[in-house]
Amino acid sequence: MTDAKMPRMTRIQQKNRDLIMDGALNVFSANGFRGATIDQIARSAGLSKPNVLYYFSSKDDIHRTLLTELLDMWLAPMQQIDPAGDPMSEVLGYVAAKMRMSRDYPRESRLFAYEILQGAPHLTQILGGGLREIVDRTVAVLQGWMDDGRLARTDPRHLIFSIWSMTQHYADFEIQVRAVLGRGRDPFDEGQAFLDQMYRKLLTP
Amino acid sequence: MTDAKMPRMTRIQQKNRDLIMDGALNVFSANGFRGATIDQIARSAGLSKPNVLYYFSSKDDIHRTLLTELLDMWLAPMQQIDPAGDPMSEVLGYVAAKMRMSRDYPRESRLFAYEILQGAPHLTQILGGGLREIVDRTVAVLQGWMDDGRLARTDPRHLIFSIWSMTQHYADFEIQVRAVLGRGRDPFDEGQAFLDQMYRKLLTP
DNA sequence: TGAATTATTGACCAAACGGTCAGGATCAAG
DNA sequence: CTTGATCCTGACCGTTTGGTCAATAATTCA
Repeated sequence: MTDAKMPRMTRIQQKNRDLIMDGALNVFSANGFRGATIDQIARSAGLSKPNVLYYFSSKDDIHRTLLTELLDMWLAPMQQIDPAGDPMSEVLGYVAAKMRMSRDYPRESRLFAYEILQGAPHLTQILGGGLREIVDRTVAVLQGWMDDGRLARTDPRHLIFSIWSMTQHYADFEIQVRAVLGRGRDPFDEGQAFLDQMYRKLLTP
Repeated sequence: MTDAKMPRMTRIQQKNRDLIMDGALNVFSANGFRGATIDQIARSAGLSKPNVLYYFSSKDDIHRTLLTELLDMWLAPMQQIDPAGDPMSEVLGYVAAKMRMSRDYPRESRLFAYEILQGAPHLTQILGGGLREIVDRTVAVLQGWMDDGRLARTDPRHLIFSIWSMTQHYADFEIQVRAVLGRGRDPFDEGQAFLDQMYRKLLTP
């Protein structure tokens, strides 16, 4: 149950694949796909370039594998919204979770930002398929809460867009945020407080 | 007053520089700096590569010139907030203006998005200098309105971040937005309505 | 231990790319 | 028309980059 493919992957494979994924995350999230080189990834992973290509068949392969491996983790917070919970707590909890992800996993946020900006050449199936279903399920929950009068009415899909854009903004555009705020301030703490106030006002029936 | 440098720029120079800037905007906004090639820019402009390099000394030069030429236009809406106007109308007008920019100038939005994601290597001076002053001026206006009880209290800087992130989200991540919404819907119209409602609730004293 | 499998690397290749340059075409002005 | 300045291009160069490969090292397991 923990790992069905254990016999198919040696310890060395496991370790080096992990190293490569981490190095690739460093480089891709900092430079985008075209701006990243296999050499940089190899260096960041502490391996040689041919050795990296021993584990992955191409730069494209590394990128695609990285995206698919991280996608579930990236979408997890939305799936943890509990239809049986208190509406306001659930939404604010989701916002807080996304904000924590921006603070703790900015590399992942930028990785996906680059990919979507680019036109999502490696995510088209997921965009049109899985993602939409996940969103639709959450939309149904939100709509139910609004129909029951437990949340103020608003467009659930655009509500989700607003949460995505504002929370990820603090990771993707962190440089700009810090430049505007100046030193000695914590963008994430302040942003969290702002978003809490904002969504409370918007969603209180 | 209209153009002090007219004798310094022939008609051919004027026309070709414009063509190159437009081609560069196409290519940079679609692929980012590293993903763009001078050949692509030349093709998009309808010129040969050496001819492009006759007008600009390097790819970097093209990029830097493009950014500086567009920056003023990009920041203009914020500077048009009228301190003497009605607070709510001014803020909602700014939001609507930013939303119109996302719809009408998505290339510019993506160009800046790439640049900030990258760490703003060509905009560091502007980020630390001009931008901060412009924001500070707007913050002072907003703060004054809040102090006068004409707007509900909230952090003005994070309010600005929220406007930037949500409006630009519809341009930068348009593919994702359309994938989630499905066909036959207008993301910009709907987004505009959502933001109007949201900021009205947030800012009504 | 020894054979077989797995892991690693230096050297190399072809394509793509940023940029140069000598020379020719075009244009403006007298 | 002539002349000088501006404009344009094919051919070329050095570097970077994605990817290959033959040879070697390390590991596994009977």
